[in-house]
Amino acid sequence: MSETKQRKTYDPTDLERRWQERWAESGLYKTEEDESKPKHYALTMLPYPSGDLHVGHWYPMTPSDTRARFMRMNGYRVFFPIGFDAFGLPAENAAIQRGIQPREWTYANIEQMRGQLKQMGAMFDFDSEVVTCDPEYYRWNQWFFVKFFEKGLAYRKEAPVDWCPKDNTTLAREQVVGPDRRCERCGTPVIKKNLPQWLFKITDYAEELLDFSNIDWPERVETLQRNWIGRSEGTEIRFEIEGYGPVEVFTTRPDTLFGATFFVMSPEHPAVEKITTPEQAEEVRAYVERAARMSEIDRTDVTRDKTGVFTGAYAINPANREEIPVYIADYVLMGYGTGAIMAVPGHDERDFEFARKYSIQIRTVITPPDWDGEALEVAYAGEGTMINSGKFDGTPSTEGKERVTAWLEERGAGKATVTYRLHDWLISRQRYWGTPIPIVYCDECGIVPVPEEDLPVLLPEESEFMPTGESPLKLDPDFYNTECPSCGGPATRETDTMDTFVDSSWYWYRYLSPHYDEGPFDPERGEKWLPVDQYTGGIEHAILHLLYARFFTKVMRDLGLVDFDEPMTSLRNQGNILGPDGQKMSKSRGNVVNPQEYVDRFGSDALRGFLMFIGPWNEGGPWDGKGIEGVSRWLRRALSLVTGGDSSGGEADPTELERRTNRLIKKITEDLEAFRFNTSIAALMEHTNYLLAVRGRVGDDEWHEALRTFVTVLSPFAPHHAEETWAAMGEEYSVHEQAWPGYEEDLIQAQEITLIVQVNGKLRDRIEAPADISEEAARELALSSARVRPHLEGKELRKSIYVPGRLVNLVVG
RNA sequence: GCGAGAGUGGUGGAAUGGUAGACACGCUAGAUUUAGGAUCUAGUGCCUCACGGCGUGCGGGUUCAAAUCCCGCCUCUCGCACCA
Repeated sequence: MSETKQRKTYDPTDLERRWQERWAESGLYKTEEDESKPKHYALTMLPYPSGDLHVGHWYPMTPSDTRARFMRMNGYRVFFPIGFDAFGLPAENAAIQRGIQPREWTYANIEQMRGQLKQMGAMFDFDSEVVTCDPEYYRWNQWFFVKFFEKGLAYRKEAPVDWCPKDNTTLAREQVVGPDRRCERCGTPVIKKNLPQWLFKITDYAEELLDFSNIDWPERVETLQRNWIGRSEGTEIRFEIEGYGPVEVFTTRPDTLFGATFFVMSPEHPAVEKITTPEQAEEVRAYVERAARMSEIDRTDVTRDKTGVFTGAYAINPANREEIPVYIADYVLMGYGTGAIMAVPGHDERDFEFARKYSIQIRTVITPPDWDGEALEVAYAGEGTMINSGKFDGTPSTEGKERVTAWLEERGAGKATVTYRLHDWLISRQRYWGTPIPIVYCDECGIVPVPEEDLPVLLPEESEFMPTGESPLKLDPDFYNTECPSCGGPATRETDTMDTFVDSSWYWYRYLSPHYDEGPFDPERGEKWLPVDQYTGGIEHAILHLLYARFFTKVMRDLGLVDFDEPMTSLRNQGNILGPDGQKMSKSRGNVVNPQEYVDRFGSDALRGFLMFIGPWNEGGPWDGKGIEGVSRWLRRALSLVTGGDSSGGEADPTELERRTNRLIKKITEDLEAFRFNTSIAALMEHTNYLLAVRGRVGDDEWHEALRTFVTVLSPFAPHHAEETWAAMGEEYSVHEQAWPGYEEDLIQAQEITLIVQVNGKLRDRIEAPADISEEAARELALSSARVRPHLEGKELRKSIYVPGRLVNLVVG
């Protein structure tokens, strides 16, 4: 076939459509259930049905597909499902704009995206698809809620919550981002509001969530989660406040207790009002009000001057019975520790600054190295020897921590304790488009969970969903008014819905049996497939979704639903695919790349290949529309290995063909094991170039065998083009049912090598030599090189270094 | 401020102690074509006519040999941030 004809007949979209139809007809990607094979549950994060699939979906999903295909070819039965994370704010916002129901918008998008997902040519098992806004799915969100409630893991509390004034909803702490505390979704500064809220008691699992020893997750994710959980070991110390009672503080430095010269409470501390003396009341009230009004931006500005107000009260330092003044100051946060601190200005920077400003005594109780005995000019937060600390004088501060704590424990004035930064997970949302919380409020019976057999509590089909700050469901009397499941009397329903992160905390269990109605998943299916072997998705979910996912699995274990501790054995994150300008893709920047136009022009294999080729997968990078053309050219050339003409020249070396084929298998195998897609594609391109150069110059059998192997290892990357080439070779359908080829290390070794000759470490010559050349022979060869000799002139050969099969370095001087 | 990651041609990147720049994009020249933003061939780190020299953010060190290891610094990205 001539190049001209080949060019004209190349139509990647037609080629790909043909094979997608054939795959669907033949059920090629139906999940393998043969239990004689080892299982591999490959999971990619499920998309939100925002309308169209964008490159931000292709980037994580198609390499994950390549990896899943690789595992399948390696003899695993692979489960690779997909679904839609379909509840949430964007549906409401879009619905408000268009005047339609969120449900309508969502399902239309799902329909659209399902078709686009199929265009990827991935081996997704669409039979297990899950849509989280289906009652069939969210019924089990509610079931979990009830189970959590029964176990005391779901509780209701009046609490100041982070509130987004634009989206009119509560946010989880994790959804508030940045130093100026903005809404993760819309960027609006968040405010505080008091509401009764439902929370999940994730803090019960804080300690266990710190243990990553049995999972292979990126260190970065572990670190993020560890920092988020924020475990801190210290001592809780009880200070008596005169005329009030005991108030506890938390400190990691009990060894500095004798240096506590004042005491600070957060302005929100419940004791503040009661301890304030009448003389100070006015000033204190003004400060508390100012703190409450102050925006979070100002409140958390680290560079701001410390401010505070004396309450008139005094606390007794339990170590030395000293009376110390009690202040309130906004640098002490109600949300961490006990909301009160013992202030040790000598050894804490913040306390130092405060003490300087309000002329409070600064006492040195830990000696800095080479201390001259003079008053400290800056706080010394390091370790040293305890002084001015009564019977502990002379004790190293490192030992002092334990000894002071033990001493306090003996006297009932304190105890060793652990504090976490992690807070319970606030799941209530005052929105329509989410899972209704299955709780009924009865005047007689109080808080009553909806019985299991009455689930699901259906989200009303047609509702007023405009955000008013109130839960929209409160405006729907048919929903709101109900009877108490316990006494049958009139009652009202909880009208808040759940955070959508609840939906995504267990969805991979539902994939196993999406229509099972006796539990969240069929335990038999679980036995066969759980846990997830390989999870892939964005690093941005490091602390939200991935922490909740682990939490849910641990609760499920304690409910007896599963017998393992971690949901996903291995996790890999891809980086972000950026716009052509190197900025994050966003509609407002106008740099969003629509994959459809590239699929239409170059086909899905080219887009897949380009996204894998662009750079290391875990790093992401900017989109380059030109770059995809190179990948498209390569695919066309790969196809022409079968359909094109021969290259010119004499006989090619068949051993070289074998050697390079084995080397390719090894390279791709190792790269795919390690998620290095970019270097795989480079190796495939290089090999294609080589094959084109020797086509028609080796024996037919050898050529055919080499081509078979090439197409086989190509198939996970470019499934359509590999299938087309395979068919053109006259091979039996389908290349995707081939076993992954093995390789022989011996065959990779070349007979001839290029011996590198260096003089004093500088490259001077390259000489062809047998691979097994001896050190002596290699040295002789090097010394006799015409390019090397001038560099040896008049110098003495001190020694020579020989790296077998690689190089000789002559050291002269 | 703390923590993590990164810095290599015009561009994306490759090489984790042993030939720096694989593989691509782009560019240059040529071939083919009515034409092309198609395809093919050759070239392409910088300086130099050449011999050769220089070259992986900067400065030092270890080594026969450093992009790679060590020390100090600079820059960028991300995360956390008054966490007691």
